[in-house]
Parts: sequence; structure tokens; C-alpha cells
Amino acid sequence: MTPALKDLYVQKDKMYVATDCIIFGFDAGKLKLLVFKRRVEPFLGAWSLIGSFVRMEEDVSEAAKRVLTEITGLDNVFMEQLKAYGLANRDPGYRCVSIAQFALIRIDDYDKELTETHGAHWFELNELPELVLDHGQMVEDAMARLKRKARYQPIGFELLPEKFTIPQLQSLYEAIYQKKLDDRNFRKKLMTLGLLIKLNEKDKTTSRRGAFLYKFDYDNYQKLVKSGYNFEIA
Amino acid sequence: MTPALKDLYVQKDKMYVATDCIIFGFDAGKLKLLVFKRRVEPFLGAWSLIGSFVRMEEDVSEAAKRVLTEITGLDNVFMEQLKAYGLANRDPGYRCVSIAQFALIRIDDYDKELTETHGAHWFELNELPELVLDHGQMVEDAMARLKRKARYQPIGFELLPEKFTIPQLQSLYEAIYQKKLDDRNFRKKLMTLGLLIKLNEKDKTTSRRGAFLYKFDYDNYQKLVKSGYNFEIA
DNA sequence: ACAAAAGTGTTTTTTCTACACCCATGG
DNA sequence: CCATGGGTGTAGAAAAAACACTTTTGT
Repeated sequence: MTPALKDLYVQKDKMYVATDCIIFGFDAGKLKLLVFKRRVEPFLGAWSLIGSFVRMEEDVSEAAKRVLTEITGLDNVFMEQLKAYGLANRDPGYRCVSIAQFALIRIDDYDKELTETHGAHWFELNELPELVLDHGQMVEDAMARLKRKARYQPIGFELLPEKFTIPQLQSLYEAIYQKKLDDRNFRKKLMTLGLLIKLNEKDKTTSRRGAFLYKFDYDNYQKLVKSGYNFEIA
Repeated sequence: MTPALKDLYVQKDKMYVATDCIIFGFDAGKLKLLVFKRRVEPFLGAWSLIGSFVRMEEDVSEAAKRVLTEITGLDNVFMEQLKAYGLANRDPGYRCVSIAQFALIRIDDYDKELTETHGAHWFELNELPELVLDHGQMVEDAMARLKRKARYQPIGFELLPEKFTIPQLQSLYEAIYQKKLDDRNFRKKLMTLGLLIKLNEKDKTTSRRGAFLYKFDYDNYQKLVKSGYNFEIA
């Protein structure tokens, strides 16, 4: 914080600082968002992102992790800051700046009980209800970030189970980019990356023949990144 | 802002919210950063980004614009939010979250008097002094953003005068990417974009022959973006 | 035997890269 | 007339896009 000179002599105003989580999941070929029905005033009954005020002694990112763990029971979730929302009148109740966080979770391994006690629901992205305050804007911005980022960083894998099939991966990318991709080119591209480990198991839930399962090779990816490698999945 | 349920019953803490500006300029083939020598405690005499506390009645982005205008005398400067810095102990004096802003200015048309009265200096990026608090991190993050963003959005033009030559533009991109680019390929690439308007004037300050001046075609760019166009300058 | 999804190669087109010489001008 | 930076084209390599059929297997 670097106050401009004159600010040293004017009143410094204190505000609430909050954090809101935009939580993406992927299920049955659809991108989904975890939103919450508020059970208290203000905005009782309205849909909203989950969030919390940031406490005096915690980092903003810690506050976000705390919320995510309370809600999903998960630790080690992929999360990064989206941006701060700081319109003076964004919350009619009181001045509050919110720092939105962008999270990706494996939809199958979160704690359903926990979420249900919090009034959580998964919505498909194009079937989202109206959200309170500027939360709709946050979701829109997060979606744009996801689209851009999925291309250059292997964050898509955060949305899939640890073991996944190529067709699953493709349908995820199709959901993110909102367009159909060519099977052969997609598979070829991925294989040439050398970042998938083929397992000796098949997933037979979607076809009689079954599709081979793969794991993402995080170790190799880390190495490649260090040596100046640029991931890209169009 | 979406408080988690339990937060409604716990104390809500108020904090200072500040904004700090990472101001880039480009001059004589070098990327530069505007930093300030502090003339008051705390950190008297240390180098720092310029910033301000956000006031109760102003948007965070307004606060940043206010600072920028106070310092440079310029309005309509390219500025966008970088991200929020929210470590609990980032400022030893008191809890303060800072929202860093990323600004690009045309180095020739800012008000030199104004900046000098504020203790401002332009530093080349690889000759930066130590900065207070987490400002060094902010600069590093901003530089990464500039590198990434210059490739996909025509923000480079914000750093050049309205009329510029191709060699000038190339040297800007070379400074941003920190590598030499091929003259012919660079020029070819730009020409095929169809976003430069060639003027009937030459800049003769750098060669006897003189280089034609160009303007960026913002109108056409807007149109192309709307029709789904993707800008790219490698 | 057949439905339904998984898996496989080749050709064409486009984009990227590397590379060397002439031009215009002011001094 | 010459030093200096401005400006131009082409060929080879690499990457992206288009495209259709065979395989497996549970029912």
C-alpha cells in the first residue's frame, strides 16, 4: 500500500473486504457452477455465490480456502484469484470490496452432505438463475478466464477425475470452448504433448467397447515448464 | 459480497483498501516503469509505486484514476486491474488490502512538472531499485501480464505516440518480449492484420531516409473484434 | 447381427521461419 | 559518395484443418 502524499493527511476509510468463490465443476458433458440459495437476510432466498468476509488475521486467499473447505469438505482444490470487485455501491448495505476467486473441483469427490446443508445447487452455465449483487458479472468474467486459460495451462484436468478417458477430456474442452472439436485432431494433439499416461484400465460406463483411462503427467509437465515449454490445446 | 452463514454471526472486520499503480512507459527502445521516492514516513526515502487509499464513496477504479491523474496530469490512460494483494501481514503498519492497477502511458505526453513534484522517476525495468512492501512482486506480476497480453490484444499502441513507425513498433515488441524479432516477418504480420493506417508523413528523426508513420485503426479493430476476430502478434 | 462409441492416417492448406539485398536521403 | 536505417519477397518447414472407415463388445 502506497498512500499518495495527500492521503496521509486525509481520513483513511476502512471497509469490509470479502471473498466470493466461483466454483466450476464438470459432469455429464456439461460445465456447471455451484451456487447457493441464501437462507438469511439480506437477500433471503436469492441465489448467490458462496463467500465470506475476510478476517483481520487471515490472508485473502486463506479466507477463500476456508470457505471452500467449509462448503465442499475438500482441501487442495485448484483456486486462483479472479479479480477484485470494488464499485462503491456494489453492495447496498455497506461499503464492501469483494475479491472473487476462481475454483475448479472434481464434481464427484466433494462432500454432498456438506453442500446440501448450505443450500448448494449445481447449475448448468446456460441455465443459471439470476444472482445477487454483481455475482453474475463475476461468473461471466470467470467463464472468460476459464476459456482463455484452459488453452495455455492444463487446468482442465482439475475438473476431471484423476483417471479419465480421451473422449471425456474432449467433451470437457468442447464444453469450455463451446464448440465441437475434431476427434482425430484432438487425440493426435494430446498424444504429441506427451503429458498423458495411458493406463491398463478401461472405462466401460459409456460404451460396450470401453475407452482407455489416462492420467495427467504432472511431474513431466513441471519439468517441461521449467525448461521453457508452452502448453497449448486449441 | 456473500457472507458464509456463520459470518453473519461473527464479527466482521474492517480494513483499509488501497490501490497501487504499476505505470509502464516506453522511451528510446526501452520499457520503463514510473516509481516514486517517498518523502514521508513510513518508508521515508524508499522507492515505491504510487498509490492511495480508496475512499468510502469512490470505486476502486476511480481511486486509481484519481491517483494517475494527480500524478501525470493525464486523463484517458489505459488502465486495468492487475489483481488484489491481500496477505494479512503485507503492510506491517496495519491491515490493508491493495488492488494493483496496470497502466500504460505515452511517455512523451505526461506532465513532467507534476511528476517531479511527486518525486517520480522512470526506471528501466532491469535497473529497478528495491521497492517497498510487496511492490516488487506487483511489478513482476504486471510485467508477466504485459507480456502475455501484448500478444493477444493491441495494448502496445497505448505506449506509443498516436503516430508511430513500424521500426518503433517492432522495438517496442522486442522490449516487451525481450527478444529480437525478424524485421520482414514482423512487418508482414502487421500488414496482413489490416489494422494500421499508413500516413503520408515520415518520421525523419532516426534515419535520413525517414520511416512512414502509421496510426492504429481502432474503429476497424472494434468491428473485427465484434465479428469474433482474434488479434495476435507473436 | 447390430448399435454405439472408440480408435486410427493421410492429404491439403495455412502459418511460421529463415534468410540477403536494394532504396532513399542528408551530410 | 557514402553511411545509415527503411523497406521488400521467396522457399522450405511445421502446424492446423479437413475428412471416413474399422474395431470392439454387450445385448
